[in-house]
Amino acid sequence: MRLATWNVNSVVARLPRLVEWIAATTPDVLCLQETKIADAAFPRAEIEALGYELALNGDGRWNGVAIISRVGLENVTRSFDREPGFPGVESRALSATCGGLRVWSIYVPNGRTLDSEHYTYKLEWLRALLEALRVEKSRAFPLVVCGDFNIAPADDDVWDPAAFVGSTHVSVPEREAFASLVGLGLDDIHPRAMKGRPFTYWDYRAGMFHQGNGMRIDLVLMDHAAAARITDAYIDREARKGKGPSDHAPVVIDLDQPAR
DNA sequence: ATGTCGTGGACGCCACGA
Repeated sequence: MRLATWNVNSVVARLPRLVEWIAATTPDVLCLQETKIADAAFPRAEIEALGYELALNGDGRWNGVAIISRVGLENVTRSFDREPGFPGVESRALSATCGGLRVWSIYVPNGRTLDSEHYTYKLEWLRALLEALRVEKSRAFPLVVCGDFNIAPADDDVWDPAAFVGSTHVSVPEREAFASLVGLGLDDIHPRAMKGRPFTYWDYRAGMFHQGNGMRIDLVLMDHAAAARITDAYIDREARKGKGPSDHAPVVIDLDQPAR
């Protein structure tokens, strides 16, 4: 079974590359973030033509998450219990049962700056997520949480820790919130890099990708039992290259678990 | 690092978010 997650930074802008990537990579389940489109406008037909079912949680210009699956898509849940909003609940979380796994696609608030109300919102959102996942962890299917966490869990997850002093994504409260998620009994899967360091995001500006100045913020958390069945995990940096890429690369996880 | 993208308004650039 092949599972993947990708912040596409607009599903419309990325559609040609997304379709090409799905056809070439053939994930069984793919979590998407920053689709930036209302559900009614989502390019469903292009994805269905590749043999996938879709679950969507998008409300327009910002945010937006999706799960596409060719191994079943059941018990779809948008948002989660007591999800905070800004001020209203945004399109940042979606879960479904696919091929015997309980799969979440999440887009954690960015936080902007440490003194921003968006940072407070980010921490509150992560606290609520922890409680929702605590419940979800106790259910029947192995849990997999995929998405853009907007957190670099360790200093190794940014190209230069000194450049991040005083920034979001690396602060102690954010890292503690992430550690609490792992503390539920999940593994932070570390995919291999195809080249260079195992980053998943490189800013469009200033030639950051070319210089290797990236971050590992697109993460996969997985039940120990499921993680034990991983045969390969990699970051597809090829998808960050060329014309019209997202600023994030997909993370791909292969499991020997048969879809059921 | 602040160098680029994405969106949508009412455009033909700007504001905003990342």
